[in-house]
Amino acid sequence: MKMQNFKYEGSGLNRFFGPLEAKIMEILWTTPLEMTIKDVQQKLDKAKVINFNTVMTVMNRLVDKGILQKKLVVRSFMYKPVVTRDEFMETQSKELTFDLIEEFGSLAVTHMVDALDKVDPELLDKLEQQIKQLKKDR
Amino acid sequence: MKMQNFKYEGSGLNRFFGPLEAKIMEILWTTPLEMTIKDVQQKLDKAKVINFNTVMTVMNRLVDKGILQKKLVVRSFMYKPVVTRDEFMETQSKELTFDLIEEFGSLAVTHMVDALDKVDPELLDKLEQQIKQLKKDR
DNA sequence: TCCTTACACTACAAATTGTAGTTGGGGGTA
DNA sequence: TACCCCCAACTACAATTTGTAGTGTAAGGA
Repeated sequence: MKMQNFKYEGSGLNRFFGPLEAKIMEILWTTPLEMTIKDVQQKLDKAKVINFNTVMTVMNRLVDKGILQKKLVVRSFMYKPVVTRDEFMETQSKELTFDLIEEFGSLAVTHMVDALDKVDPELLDKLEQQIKQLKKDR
Repeated sequence: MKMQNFKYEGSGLNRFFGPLEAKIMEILWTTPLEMTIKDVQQKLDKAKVINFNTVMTVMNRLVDKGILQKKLVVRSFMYKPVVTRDEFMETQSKELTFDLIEEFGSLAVTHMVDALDKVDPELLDKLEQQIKQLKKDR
């Protein structure tokens, strides 16, 4: 269930998935229960109904990619994400952070402080604490 | 000349470009002069010669994307990157760092220290300095 | 005038993603 | 029992991206 890309465009799940895939994952991750294709289909934009087969195809591709799992229950399949949304975000942020540092090293560090300051200055303190913590632990 | 994706796979320019594109950019960026298609073609793997038209198509697509510029000189076009490799890396690292922080916030911060420690511990000091610097400036 | 050279145009394949039609099996209902 | 409906599987097609390469064409030199 290795992601391929981190997209520059979009936000949230759209960074990792296609638009329809993202909507589907959003639904699966904000519903505590396993869901059938029909369940998901009905939760998608009521304005523009999406064909049942379309939803099925996309969901089964997500299964193929190891992102969803399906289980036969009585007459229909129940789908649910293999990992929780938190686990997913955790994995992605870890992966990307490492890749970023590996790829850009000091260049990334240079922008890091700037980015933190602009997006959420409190994170600067958090980062500072973590550095101190690490140094103490050694 | 907006990049689309940052790929999890590969390294260096392969994170941003297809394999042939990456090789071509590598050549263009490590040669101080403007080059013709033929120049580039001859610098690509001598083992497996790549068709002139193939190189031309890919290079012209890079022009369309705003990554290369071409200029008619006498009878043939000269190609060169629109920005230097350093500028490119600078832009990408900035963009990605911001996106990472925007998207993951404190989650990214948590992994940051870990990543720096594993990849290049000296960057930890650098980061610490930069935080101090910023705080002083305000 | 003819040929070489280099560019333009066109096309195709594989992969990804969105879209949807057709088929078929299995179970419930008349 | 006969039939129908639901849902899953299979198939297909379009657009996009990237790699690949053939054909057409124009311009300059021999």
